Amino acid sequence: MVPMIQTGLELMTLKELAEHLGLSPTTVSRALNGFPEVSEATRKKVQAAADTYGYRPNYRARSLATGRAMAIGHVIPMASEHEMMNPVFTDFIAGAGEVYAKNGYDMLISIVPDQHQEQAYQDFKSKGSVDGIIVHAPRAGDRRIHMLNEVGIPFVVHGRASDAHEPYNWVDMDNKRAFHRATDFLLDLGHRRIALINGLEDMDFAIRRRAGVKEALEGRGITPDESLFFSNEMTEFNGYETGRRLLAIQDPPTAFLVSSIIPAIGLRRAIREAGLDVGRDVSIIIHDDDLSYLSNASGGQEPQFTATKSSVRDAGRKAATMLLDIIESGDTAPRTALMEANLILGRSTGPAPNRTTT
Amino acid sequence: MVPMIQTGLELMTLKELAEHLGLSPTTVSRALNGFPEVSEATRKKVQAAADTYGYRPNYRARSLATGRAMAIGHVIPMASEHEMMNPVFTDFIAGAGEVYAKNGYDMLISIVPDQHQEQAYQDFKSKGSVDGIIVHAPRAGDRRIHMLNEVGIPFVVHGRASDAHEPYNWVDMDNKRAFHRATDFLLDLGHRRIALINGLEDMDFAIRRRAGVKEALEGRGITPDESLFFSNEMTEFNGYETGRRLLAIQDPPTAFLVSSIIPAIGLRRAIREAGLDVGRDVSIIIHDDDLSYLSNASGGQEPQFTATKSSVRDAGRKAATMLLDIIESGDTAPRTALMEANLILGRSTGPAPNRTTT
DNA sequence: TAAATGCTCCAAACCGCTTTGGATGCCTGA
DNA sequence: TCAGGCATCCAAAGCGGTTTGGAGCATTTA
Repeated sequence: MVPMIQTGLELMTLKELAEHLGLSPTTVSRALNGFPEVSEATRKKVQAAADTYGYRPNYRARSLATGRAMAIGHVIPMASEHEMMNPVFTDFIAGAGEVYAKNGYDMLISIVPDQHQEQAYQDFKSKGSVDGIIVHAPRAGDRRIHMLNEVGIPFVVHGRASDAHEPYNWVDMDNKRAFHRATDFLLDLGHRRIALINGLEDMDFAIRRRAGVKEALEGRGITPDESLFFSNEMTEFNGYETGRRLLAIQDPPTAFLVSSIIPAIGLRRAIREAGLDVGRDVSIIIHDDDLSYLSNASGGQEPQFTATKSSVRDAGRKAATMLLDIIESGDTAPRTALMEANLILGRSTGPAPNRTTT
Repeated sequence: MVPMIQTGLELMTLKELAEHLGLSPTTVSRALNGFPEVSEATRKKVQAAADTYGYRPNYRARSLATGRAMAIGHVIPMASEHEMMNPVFTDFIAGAGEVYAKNGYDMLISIVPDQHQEQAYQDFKSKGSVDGIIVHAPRAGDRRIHMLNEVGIPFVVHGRASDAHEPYNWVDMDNKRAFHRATDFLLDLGHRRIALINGLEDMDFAIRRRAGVKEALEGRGITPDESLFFSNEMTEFNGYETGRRLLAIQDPPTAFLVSSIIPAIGLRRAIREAGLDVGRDVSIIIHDDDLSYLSNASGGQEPQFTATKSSVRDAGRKAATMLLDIIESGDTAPRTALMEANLILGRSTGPAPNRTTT
C-alpha cells in the first residue's frame, strides 16, 4: 500500500513495467486505470509492481492519447504600466488550486499583457494545453466571453459581464445587493454624505457596487452626489490619497464605502492624519474578500472594519468545482452561482456626527 | 504578417496543413521551426498558410516528441490549518511569469499541503509535466534541495537553505546584511531597545534577518534581548497583536524592525491606539518587498516607512531567467545571485526619545 | 563525362500512453 | 460433441508532433 519512492533512478515507462511483469502494455494500462477487462489478481500484481518501481504515467503522453489535458488555465492580465497584480487573484487561485489538486488537475497560469488577452485564450485552445479556462475580472464590453463561446472551450467566469447577451457559466458575489445593504446601514445611522472608493470603473464588480449604492440612496429619496464616487486601482496609496483629498473639501463625507480592505487601510491612515477618529468622526464600510494575510478579523474581538464579507477563496473553490464538473459531465447547460455577502459589524461605523451645519 | 485569427473552426493539425500545401509533414515542421533544410521560398509559403489557417502546434504532442515540457513548476505550500497564502508569492510569480511568457513557457502551479510537498516534486518529474522547478520559501532543514538534486531535475531556489551542504542554484536577497544595516541605523539614532517582528522562525530568510540584527547589536557591544524578538506569520493582525503586547511591557522598545509591510501596518495601528506617534515616539523599519498593491512609496513624497527595499518581483524575474538559462544551456554549473537591498529613508524613523529613565 | 557535392524534400520511426478490434482458452448449454 | 458465451489478455493503430536516414535532382569538380 505504501509506495516505495525511488529517487535518482531512471523513470520507468509503461512498456518497461509491462515487460517486467510479462504482460502487454494494454493490460497494464487497463489494470492501472481500473478497467473491467482485467482480472482482479493481475490488477493487484500490476498495482504492486507500479508502486514498487514508483511508476507514474507520463501526463503528456496520456493527455495526447486521451485528448484531455488535465489542466485548467488562468489568464492573469498585466497592465504593463502599473505592473499591478491584483491581490484577490492570490486567494482565488489558492481556493481553485485546492480543488484542482484534489481532482488530479494541474493549474496553468499565464501572465499576459492586457492587449494580448484574447490571443492568450486562443492559444490555450489551439495549443491544447488546457481543458478549461477561468476568466478573471470581467469588464464592461468584455469580448472574452463571446470569443470563448465561439471557440467552444469550457469556461467559468469569476464575476459577470453585464452586457453579455449570451449564456455562460459564472460564479459571482451579489455585489449590488451587498453595497445596497451597506449603504442602507449607513443611512440608518444618519449618514447622508457617503463617499465610494471603488475599483476601476470598467470592472464589472465596480459597476454593480456603484449601482447598489445609487439604488439605496435613491430609495431614500437622496440624489447621489457623484462627486463623492471614485474609481481607481485598489492600492493602499490610492485609498490614502482619495481620503486625504475628500476630507479637505467643503462638506466632507461622513462615511466611506470602500471596495477592498487595502485602500481602506490607506483611507484610515488619511483619516488619522487629519486628526479624526474612525468609527466616531468618520465611518467606513469595506468589502472584505477575506484575504488570508490581511484578515479583517481581530482575534476574537470585533473586526476592525464593518464589512460586507464574502470569501474570494471560496469563490475560487466554487468556480473550479463548477468548471471540472462541466468538463467531466460534458453537460453544457449554463450554470451560475450567486454568493451572498454577510454584513458584519466592526469598529469602523457609528452614528453620523452632528455637524455645525446640520 | 498579421495572423488571421479563425474562431470557431476546427483546429488544424500539422498533417492537414501539409496536405493543403502539398508538402510532407516533415517539411512543414521544419519550415515552421526554422531548420535550414528547407528553401526560403517554401518556408514563406508554409508560414503564410499557417498564419491564414491560424495553425498552432499542439504543445502536448510537441512536448512528447521533444521530451521538453515547455513549462516550469511552482509548488505553493499550504499550511492546512491557517490556509495561509503568502502575499509575496503573488509578486514573485508575476515577475517569473513575464519571463516565461516571453520565452514560450507555461507556468504550472500546484497548491500542495505542507506534508505532501516532496511527493509533489516527484510527481512533477515523473509525470513529465515540467522542465524545471522553482523552490519557494526554503526552511531550516529543508529536504527539498537534496531531493531535487537526487531526482536530477533543474531547479532554482528563491532564497537559500543555510544548512544545505550541496551545491544548488539560488536567487536571494542579502537578508542578513539588510537587517544588519537597518539595525545599525537605529543604533545610530540612539535606539537601544530594538524589537524584531520576524517571519516564522524556521524560514531561512527569518533566520538570516535575526542573525543580522544580533550581529549589529553585538558589534556595538549590546547584548541582544531575545525577549524582544518575535516570529510569526506575517499578517496584519500578528503585527498588531505583537505591537500591542510589547508596548505594554515594563521597558518597551523604542524601535521595531519588521519583516514585511503587512505586519507593520498592524504594528502602526497598535502604536496609534496606544496614543503614540510613529517616527517620533516609536521608530519602525520594515523590509519592503515592493508589493504592487501595498506600495510603501507615497506618490512622490517620502515613503511611509523607512525600509530595506528589494523587489520580490524582480527576484522572480531573475530566478526564472536563471532557470530557463540552465534548462536551455544544459550547463549544470551551480549559479547564484545575491541581491542587495537598499536602505530607504521614510517617515517612520527618528531619534530615540528621551525616557525618564535614561 | 562520370563522380562528387549541395540543396530540397520525404517516408517512416518514434515519444509514452490509450483504445479498438480481435485472439485465446475455458466454461456452459443443447 | 460442438456452437456460443465469457473472462482475459494482446497486437496494432492511433494522438500530433519531431527527427533520422535517405531519395531525387541540379550543379560542381576532376
